[in-house]
Amino acid sequence: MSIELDKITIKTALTSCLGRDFLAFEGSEDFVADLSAHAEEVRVQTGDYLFKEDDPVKHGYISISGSFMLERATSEGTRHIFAFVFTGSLLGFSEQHHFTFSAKALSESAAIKVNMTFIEELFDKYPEIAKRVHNKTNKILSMILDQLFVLGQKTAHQRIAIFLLGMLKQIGNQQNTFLLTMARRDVADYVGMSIETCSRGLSKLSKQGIISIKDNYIVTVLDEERLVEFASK
Amino acid sequence: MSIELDKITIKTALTSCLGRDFLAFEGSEDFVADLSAHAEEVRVQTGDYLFKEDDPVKHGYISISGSFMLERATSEGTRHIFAFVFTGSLLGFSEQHHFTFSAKALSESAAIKVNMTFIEELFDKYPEIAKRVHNKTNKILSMILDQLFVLGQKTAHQRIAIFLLGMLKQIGNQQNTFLLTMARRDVADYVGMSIETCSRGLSKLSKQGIISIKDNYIVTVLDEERLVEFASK
DNA sequence: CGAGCCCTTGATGCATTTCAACGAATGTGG
DNA sequence: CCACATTCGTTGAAATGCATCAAGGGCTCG
Repeated sequence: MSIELDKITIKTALTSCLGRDFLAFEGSEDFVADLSAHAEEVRVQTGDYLFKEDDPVKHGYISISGSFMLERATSEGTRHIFAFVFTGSLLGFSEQHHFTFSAKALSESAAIKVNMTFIEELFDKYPEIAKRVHNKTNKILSMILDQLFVLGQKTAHQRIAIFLLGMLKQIGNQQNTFLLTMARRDVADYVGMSIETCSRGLSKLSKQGIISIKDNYIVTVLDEERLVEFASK
Repeated sequence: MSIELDKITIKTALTSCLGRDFLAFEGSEDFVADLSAHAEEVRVQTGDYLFKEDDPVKHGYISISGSFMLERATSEGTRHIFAFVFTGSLLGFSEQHHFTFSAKALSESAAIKVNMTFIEELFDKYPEIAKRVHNKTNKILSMILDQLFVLGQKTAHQRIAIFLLGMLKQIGNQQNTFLLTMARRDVADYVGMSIETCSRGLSKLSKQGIISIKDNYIVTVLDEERLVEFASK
């Protein structure tokens, strides 16, 4: 059971979790050695689960490639999607006994898997790491607050526009085209509306020339300014 | 600048944040002395703010009495309420530069106020405390996820029922009557609907004999089972 | 007593869900 | 290689739910 810390995907993920200089604090070499010896890389096929709701939390995970969606089932058989996560997100690092949501792979994905009791040991041994993970947790909390805010907004079109702006932000400033890795149904369950309303919202944005959609999943934002405007009314 | 750790309100709040035995770990006496020397008790009148959105984060807060609501303004002049917090919640403990929401007192309230740089020092000096705060953060995260889930639900009645069940859970298993400290408008902004819809929802539950409301703010849950049912359809 | 605030209730119009139909893309078995 | 079934996205029409507008009652405070 070990991982290769030289892999670029793993380095990128850890940098995102622990900060750019996570290899440079005092004692970091020991930490790296410890981690690579005790962590394990798991691969998940499209549509399969990294873990499921109500599973006991035996491991923490760090996503290193592909993408996952975090979902919770409702009592009526529908579901809600909390988040789409990409590289470098922490999953299950809380001290809860059971997961309160599932992580489903949207594409062929991979994650690092670390035993929870070992994580505790790492935190005790390397307070610097505990601190950085704590920071990351706070960032995640802040992202979830933003999403909470979005869902509090009343109109559906607004929420779709904000969703698209979020995707844009995630890929960085350079590009304005991105691939939606998730199905319409997933987007709808994320922003809290029916598939049809979601589809209509996207169509409307298309017709107005604010975005263009190719092959159902390739979205180009043509007029970000108007999209922002659309998001706030 | 100091607080009296003997005060029952403060003890209760700290117990909620740091765990029942926070006075019993190794070095805890020093920690308690440090904290009480550097913390400050602040009182906030009903309707006043403990801190406001966009304020620089100079201090962290722990609520010790009364209740606060955490709100964020929207671009259209409306607002969204993230949470109602009672005793023992951490506020502003993240490493963000500015608050992304305001904390408004719903009743005469109080909080402990600690300088952020001093908090950092405390964390470095007492890893055990850092760990416990981290745990508490994870719990808060989990609560926010639950709220996210609620807002993802489509019907208004559902959300109101879930809100009431949340209030019930908060006061413990013993009672089935509680005082709503917040106005209808606040509840509405919390569950994401208009005041009128909120009012109608409560009326409907009343008429069906599932709850009863006295003097507008005193709610008694008469039939929890049917309330749960109501919440899931 | 009157002013102001909050909650409730009714009426109306709009937004969204639901039901239904269709085309495109994909996969299956003959 | 071709019917056929299946899945997914889109669009239309109808029904429903919610926001908005408007009015009235209860309460508090001056």
